[in-house]
Amino acid sequence: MKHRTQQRKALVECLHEASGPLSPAEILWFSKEKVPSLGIATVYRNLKLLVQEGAVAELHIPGQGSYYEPAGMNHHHHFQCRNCKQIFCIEGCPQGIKSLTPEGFELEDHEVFLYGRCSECNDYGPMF
Amino acid sequence: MKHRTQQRKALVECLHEASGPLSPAEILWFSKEKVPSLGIATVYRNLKLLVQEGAVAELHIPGQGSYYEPAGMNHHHHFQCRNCKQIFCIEGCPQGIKSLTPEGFELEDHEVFLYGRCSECNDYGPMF
DNA sequence: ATACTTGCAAAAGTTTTGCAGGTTA
DNA sequence: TAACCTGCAAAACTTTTGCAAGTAT
Repeated sequence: MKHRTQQRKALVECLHEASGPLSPAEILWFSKEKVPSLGIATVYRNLKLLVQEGAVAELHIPGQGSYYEPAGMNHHHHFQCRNCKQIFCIEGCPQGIKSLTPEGFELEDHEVFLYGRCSECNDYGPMF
Repeated sequence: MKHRTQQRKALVECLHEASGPLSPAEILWFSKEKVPSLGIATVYRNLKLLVQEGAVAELHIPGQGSYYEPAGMNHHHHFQCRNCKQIFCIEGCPQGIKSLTPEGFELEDHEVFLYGRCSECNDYGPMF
């Protein structure tokens, strides 16, 4: 049987408190506030475990490795600001994805990723 | 001024001959047939350079790092078979992507990635 | 007490960099 | 010749693993 360790609880809390998906390094950083002894290996081990259990969803940010968010959110996609690099969850889903699937292929899943500028960075212009 | 080295030419040829996007390791493997002395560092350096120049497009395969394909292809997306792991280019683009963009955000670009089973793997069932 | 977990350090995998020597224009 | 490139080996990262010690049930 699985144990409810402080480390595991801290990771899950962090993901729930975050405003968007987090990288393993970010998760370590934030979780250390709750469990200062936490090591990166434990972060990776628990993320893998939580993803297998279905408690956490893994998200692949193009060019930046894996990010994680709590599972069970409504189906959604992501937007990354090219200026501040922040990742936002966006509602909805484009139409006609199924019809892109080639003849004889079977569609199981999809990911959509948008890039651009968030409203803050639009307001204030480039920071560099 | 940039030099037209055999190594650089070999990389570009490989990408054009390939049936889909290639990883750096695959590019090394295929390019070595043309320039046996080729090293992986040169592959990475040239890919970066070619992407900057706009001659090659970088593609982020979720969970598998960067892949590369010749630039200048029509706008398209990709489908990966979960059984044989092969990546296919697919035509077309879902509608309504622009309307997903949140208020005040500016959309510059997007990637769509489909997962499922290709027709070959559908025909013959799982290989394991 | 037992099974499960952790942190550390080492290992493995991937991408980048420094440099002496080689190539292109 | 001058500018640019290459291959090698070392360095920098990221992710995984082995293990002795610690924690949850």
